[in-house]
Amino acid sequence: MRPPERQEAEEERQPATMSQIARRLKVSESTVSRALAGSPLVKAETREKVEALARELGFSVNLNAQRLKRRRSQTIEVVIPVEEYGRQHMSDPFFLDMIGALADALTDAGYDMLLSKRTPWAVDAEGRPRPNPLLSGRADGVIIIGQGRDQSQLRAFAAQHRQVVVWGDPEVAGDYLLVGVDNRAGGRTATEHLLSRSRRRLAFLGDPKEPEISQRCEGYKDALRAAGMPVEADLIVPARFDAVYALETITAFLGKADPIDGIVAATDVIAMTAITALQQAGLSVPGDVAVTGYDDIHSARSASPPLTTITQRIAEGGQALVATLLGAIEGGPARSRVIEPELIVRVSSG
Amino acid sequence: MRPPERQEAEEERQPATMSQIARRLKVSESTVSRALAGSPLVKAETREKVEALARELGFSVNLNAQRLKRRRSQTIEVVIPVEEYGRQHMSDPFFLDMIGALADALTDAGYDMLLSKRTPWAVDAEGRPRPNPLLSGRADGVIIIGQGRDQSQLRAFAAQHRQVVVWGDPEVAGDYLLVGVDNRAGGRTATEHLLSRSRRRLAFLGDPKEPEISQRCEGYKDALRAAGMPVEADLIVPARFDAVYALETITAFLGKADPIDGIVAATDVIAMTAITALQQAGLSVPGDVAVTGYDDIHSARSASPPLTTITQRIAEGGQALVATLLGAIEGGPARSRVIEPELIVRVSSG
DNA sequence: CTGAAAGCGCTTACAG
DNA sequence: CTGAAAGCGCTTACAG
Repeated sequence: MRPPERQEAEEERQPATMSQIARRLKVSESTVSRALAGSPLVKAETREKVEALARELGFSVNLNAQRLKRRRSQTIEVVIPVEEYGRQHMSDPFFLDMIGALADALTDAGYDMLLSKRTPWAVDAEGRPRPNPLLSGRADGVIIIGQGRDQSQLRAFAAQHRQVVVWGDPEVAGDYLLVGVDNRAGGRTATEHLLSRSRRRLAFLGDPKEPEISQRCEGYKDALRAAGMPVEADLIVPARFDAVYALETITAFLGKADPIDGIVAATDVIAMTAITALQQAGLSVPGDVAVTGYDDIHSARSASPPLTTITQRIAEGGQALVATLLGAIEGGPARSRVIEPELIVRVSSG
Repeated sequence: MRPPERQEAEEERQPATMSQIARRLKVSESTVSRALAGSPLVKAETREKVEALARELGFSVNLNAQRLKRRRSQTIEVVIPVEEYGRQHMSDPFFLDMIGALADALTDAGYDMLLSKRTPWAVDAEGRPRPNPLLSGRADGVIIIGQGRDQSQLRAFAAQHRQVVVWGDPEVAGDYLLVGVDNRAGGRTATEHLLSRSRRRLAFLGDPKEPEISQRCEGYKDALRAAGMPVEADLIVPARFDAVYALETITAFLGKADPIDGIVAATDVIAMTAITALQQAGLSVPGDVAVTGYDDIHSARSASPPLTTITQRIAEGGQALVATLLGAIEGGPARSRVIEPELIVRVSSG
């Protein structure tokens, strides 16, 4: 048998606790707790002694105890339900921009960010639901990116909990807090822009099964109708989010369809993929075909050619999601928020 | 004054607890706890009664209490220290691919994933350190993506804690667990590939201040020297990670330098940006200039032209990071792991 | 300004 | 197979 000292050294080192600090300083745990929390109740001299020893011992407050007692996790769960998105494998840079914006906003507000690819109502392999993030104290609120194809579960979940905010389309929304852009207006704006550049035969690339894409597609149809032009079903191509798959679809479409001179793409990634397909087919952008994207992801401006797009103001959207959610958590009158889409004209549209 | 019922309805609804279930079923809390944990100790009939009532009440176990008691958070903190990366604003899709891979691996292993842009040793606005994720029970382990320019703090932190794994370069690594590719070999492979395609004047694009990039650049030099060719300092261009900034740098370089016929880019994003700059300058890829990237991000294969690149096997890397970390947490003999880089030949290199 | 006490909601060794 | 008891590490109303 080894000597106990050796054994202890091999064990997990136990972190220091408030009670240890209290004992060594001959004060109560209450005082240590108050001192470390910066309570004005404790004498400056006492606080300094406590802080000094805490630093010396490398003390970190036990967050699980603190959260249990305070009934607050100071954590927000951000859900990117990729299963819902036609298995796009989360590859769209839109998500990265959104994650970055949310991380910044949450950090500034003093919250930790939990990232999940599963919805709170998802069941695990054995068909059991995961612990509800809100009821289990895992998170104080949930941000869900995207409404998904089937909204019934989202609606049911949001009906149970006030601390839920969704990024999605205002028109499609149910009775839950939502931040998002008017996708129909954005789709219409993009289409009108191409029409104003004298493009006459416009395809829409994007899968209308997704609610947000569907709205963008409605905007495309609105603009065509307003211009007195026909809406041709053949020109609506259900390209997937994922560039690798979209490329096949678009290439096939270009081979089959009568020549087009404009493309309204449902996302920037689809737009860039379409440009690749066009160039491979020997067509120039914007010479032969003008292209608009949607999202204004970070790389849109350094694309080749730089992409005309509808900005979703992702940074602003992330801030609004956090502000709305924190409002709901504080119990205040949290309000949904519609962000206006805006056309950013670059080179790809001529 | 309102009647108390109304008041209660306005209050936050308190989640059900094990003690409530126990009381209603006239069993002990211990039994409820065991039943819900699926302990073989409890009689099937009892377990079913408990499970039924738990379901009826919408019971979710209080994770803060559970974690406090078990001294396990079942959570891993993933750190993407963007401040370190020359302020690249986390815009490189490499991060999204890595985040996705880590999320999958952690979910499969039953862990939650906390995402942070701040290192564990970062201080807040007031200069106070955040609670240490490991000592505070916030996380059972930390995964840090990238070694950063200044490794001293990383080394100090890792020296204090076994439950830390870093994604980075094996050559540069200190005494900590690491998963990463041999960047020098990768840089050399890419360069040799262009030389084998009869390219003779090759530029390297990427900022060697970053340790991983520096190694890729060493590989570039190795290959040139091995081919008996000169290493020209002017052909090493410290392009930033961020495409928007990189574009300026690269365009300026193309305007100044003697003609080149090949580019070894330090990342896929830099490669795609270089292609944009080349095309804007009226040069064709790969006709006039052959280009290789690095990372094999998701969009490399649908780029225009599809990008020849060095794959980092990001999905495999994410799994290895998680496997290594969980090994360290279990206390087993966790081992660092080197992933072999591999050349993926597509169109951009001719 | 400080302390004693209660309690947040679990888990688990111990006893039966 | 079940229960009583202790305790994880905090916070905070209450009393002084």
